[in-house]
Amino acid sequence: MGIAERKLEEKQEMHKRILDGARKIFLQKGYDQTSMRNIAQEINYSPGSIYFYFKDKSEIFHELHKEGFLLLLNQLKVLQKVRDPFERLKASGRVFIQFAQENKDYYNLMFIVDEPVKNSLSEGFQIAEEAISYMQEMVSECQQNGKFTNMDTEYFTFLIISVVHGICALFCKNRNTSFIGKTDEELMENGYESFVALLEKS
Amino acid sequence: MGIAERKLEEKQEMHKRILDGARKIFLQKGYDQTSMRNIAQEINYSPGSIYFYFKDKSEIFHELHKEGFLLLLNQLKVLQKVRDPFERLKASGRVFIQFAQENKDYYNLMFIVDEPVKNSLSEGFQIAEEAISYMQEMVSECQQNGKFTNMDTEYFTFLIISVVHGICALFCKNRNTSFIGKTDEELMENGYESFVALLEKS
DNA sequence: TAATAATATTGAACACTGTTTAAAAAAGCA
DNA sequence: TGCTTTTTTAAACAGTGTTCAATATTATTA
Repeated sequence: MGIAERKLEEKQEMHKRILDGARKIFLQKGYDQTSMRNIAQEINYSPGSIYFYFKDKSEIFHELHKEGFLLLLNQLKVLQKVRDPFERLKASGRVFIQFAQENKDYYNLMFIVDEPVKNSLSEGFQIAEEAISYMQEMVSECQQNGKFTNMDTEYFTFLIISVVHGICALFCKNRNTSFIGKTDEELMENGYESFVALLEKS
Repeated sequence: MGIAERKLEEKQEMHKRILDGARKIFLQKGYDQTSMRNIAQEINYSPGSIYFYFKDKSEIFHELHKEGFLLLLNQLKVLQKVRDPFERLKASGRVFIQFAQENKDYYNLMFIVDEPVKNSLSEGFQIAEEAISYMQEMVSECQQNGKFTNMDTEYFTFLIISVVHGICALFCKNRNTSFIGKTDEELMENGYESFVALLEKS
């Protein structure tokens, strides 16, 4: 069955080739400014043929969306070795912010662009839910260690996510230019440390 | 000169009529799904004629963008009577969140959609900058009253804006469905109160 | 090897988009 | 009334996502 195998490989190669071209354009121009004809041109292909490998434009987007989540989760994974849950929690925020800084376009694709993410059953959302439970578990552990007692676990988790996302979302939309004299990175990192200071006093 | 006057009025009326139609579609479908032909059809007009009153689609968007800011600032204005800066600060966040809840589409247009807001000199940004200085002033007052001493004013202001925006942005993108058993409103309000609790302990 | 069947690719077509523009209509003025 | 300015329109242009019949390529079978 050598040929069937090769066929499959060729199909996967084409799949990857399209995805590579799409990634380049998507991360360069964003969702709307990326067209099927653009992608096709990038890899010297015909626009119609892409539909042989992907249902539609949104399916390509989804694969990149998922790619971004895997990248982020991979970077968070190294924090598993941090024993103290509060230290791990604080570090998670820093890693998250760093991810947004280094992967602005992915971050946009993952958390801000909403074109085709409407179906809540998509894989991206599943991963997102897992991430949230992970966060909630971490907060819960902190509470068992005597931190954030008198706080509702769920609401407090939501707050932490909001803080970090808020910091990153403003950055990704270039909305922090109004703070003059400070770079985006300074704002984000020190803004987050202000929050950490609040947590530490709690 | 009665006719010139009437002419001007007629022009303003047409301007308003287009804007009304555009508002309906924009807030219904968002930026990308709104087309000039859609707007024209809504008010029984020809697509091309819109360009007699607006430079392009983005200019229509900008007027609505500004509209949203004026609406928000109007709601914040009632808090001027609150003397204590810390109380005013806390209430501002609540008003902001409430605005996002009640005007989800405006919020999207104002803070999330980024199509034509690229030029930082737009009126929307000017208003945004004013809002930020206003916030910073409030934080500064709090510090003079002995709150948030040992915090950098600018970074701390950035944090507060991030918190509130983060809460609202997640809501506007329907990203909080992952917290089951709690309504969006509960999450937002109680999440914010968790933050207030942190502030109060500081 | 030749004929047939399955797979992969293409370019044209469809209905849509924002925007421009020449022509036509309407209104104001002499 | 004729003339000019303002307003409106439909058609056109170049772009979009997507579909599809025709074609080319490859694999299987006789």
